[in-house]
Amino acid sequence: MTRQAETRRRRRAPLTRERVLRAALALADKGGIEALSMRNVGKRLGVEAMSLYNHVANKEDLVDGLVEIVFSEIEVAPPGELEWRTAMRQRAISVRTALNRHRWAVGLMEGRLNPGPATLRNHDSVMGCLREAGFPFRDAVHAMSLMDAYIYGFALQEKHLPFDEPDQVSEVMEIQSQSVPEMADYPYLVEVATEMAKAGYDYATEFEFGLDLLLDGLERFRAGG
Amino acid sequence: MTRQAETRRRRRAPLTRERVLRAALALADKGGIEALSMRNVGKRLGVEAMSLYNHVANKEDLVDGLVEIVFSEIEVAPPGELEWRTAMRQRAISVRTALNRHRWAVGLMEGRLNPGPATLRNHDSVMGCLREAGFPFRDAVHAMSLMDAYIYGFALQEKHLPFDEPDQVSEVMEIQSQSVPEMADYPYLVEVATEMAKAGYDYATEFEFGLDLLLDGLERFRAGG
DNA sequence: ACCTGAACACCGTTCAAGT
DNA sequence: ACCTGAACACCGTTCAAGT
Repeated sequence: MTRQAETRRRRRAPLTRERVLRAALALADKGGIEALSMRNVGKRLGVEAMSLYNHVANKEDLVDGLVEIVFSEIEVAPPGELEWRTAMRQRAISVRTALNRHRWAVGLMEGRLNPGPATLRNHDSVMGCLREAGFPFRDAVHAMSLMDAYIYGFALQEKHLPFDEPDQVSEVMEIQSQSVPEMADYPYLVEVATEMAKAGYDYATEFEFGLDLLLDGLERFRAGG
Repeated sequence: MTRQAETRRRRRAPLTRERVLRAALALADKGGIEALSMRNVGKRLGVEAMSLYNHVANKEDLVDGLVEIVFSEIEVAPPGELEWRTAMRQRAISVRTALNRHRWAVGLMEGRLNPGPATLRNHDSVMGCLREAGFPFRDAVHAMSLMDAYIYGFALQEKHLPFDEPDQVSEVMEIQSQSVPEMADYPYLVEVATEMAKAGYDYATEFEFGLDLLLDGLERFRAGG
């Protein structure tokens, strides 16, 4: 290919699946899932929405591609390098981190009908880690199901709860209280609101509390420890 | 009011918030969240979509109302009646049951900006149960966060996983395998697929395994037990 | 007081027509 | 081979007009 040809191409890089996915990812990260429309992705690429269908089967396929990118960002320790507990702990934290970077993905990671290689590799290596650590098959399935339920469920709470920073808690609590005039009917929620406003709320700590409780509980099911 | 007036009214019952919510609930239960449009709700009531706005502020408000109904279906034991563990276990199972009845609600239960009384009462009584059972404040918060993360995360998996009945596992696995020609690269997933096809997969058992592990773990944080 | 027709600014997707 | 204009069947929501 001549340099001229390269230059011409770069003036307006040709559409590819890769470029479509990158534009869609940026859009979703910035504006959330409701900003992710075919028309908006097109706009971001200087192209009409219909052009995208040359590189992506439909919107479902586009989201599949995005989820695959998120899975590719999750770190999984190479087999045998770490103790199962450390490896699972690191992976769980890595999933949470990735889902904080891509909040739109919460609720979309599981049950994709067309999982890509990063998705499959991730699941395979979790299962492999547990099996190699001595979990009997059924218990390894239990462990994986339990950890993923917790991780994704926690991410769901974190996505929805209205404050990002610990010190925003008190404002939010006040607004909520105003919209609920009968707050006195819920004494334990009042306690939560006032205590939270005082001491704040740290998601990372909260997440790791539950995570460690799970890992402690799972250890008992491991054979040959 | 005369009997005539009553009859006239019943010929085409007047729109109320209640009737709008009931129609919306039936629609969502039947066709999922994507069937739940203002226009479809209107259609079901023999009315134009715009009429709904006389009884519901907007779609957000409508969904708030639906979530409130789901919370009202969740059973919570009266305070002091049961041991904390039994009460929390029953409530968790009741949440899962309600979310199976209303799959569209998974992912929408948490973080509503306008929680209704059933929602608040539910949260208050969970917190109350834990506090009265002797959990220190911070640990009660941990416990509630942990349990809800697990419950909602499990419901998310259950919603997305493609089979309802244990004996549908093998078909689904086969289809999945066909769409992934390099399945041999994922030996542990192959194990899962073949074992599942043989022995099936029961969600209720799976859910209760994790639930009991959580409750066991939490017991340690309770004072005065 | 409640319902509606028309309108606005959006969706995903198809398809024939252009280059 | 790739891009697009026009079109179709949808969205949520507003508002003036009807009863």
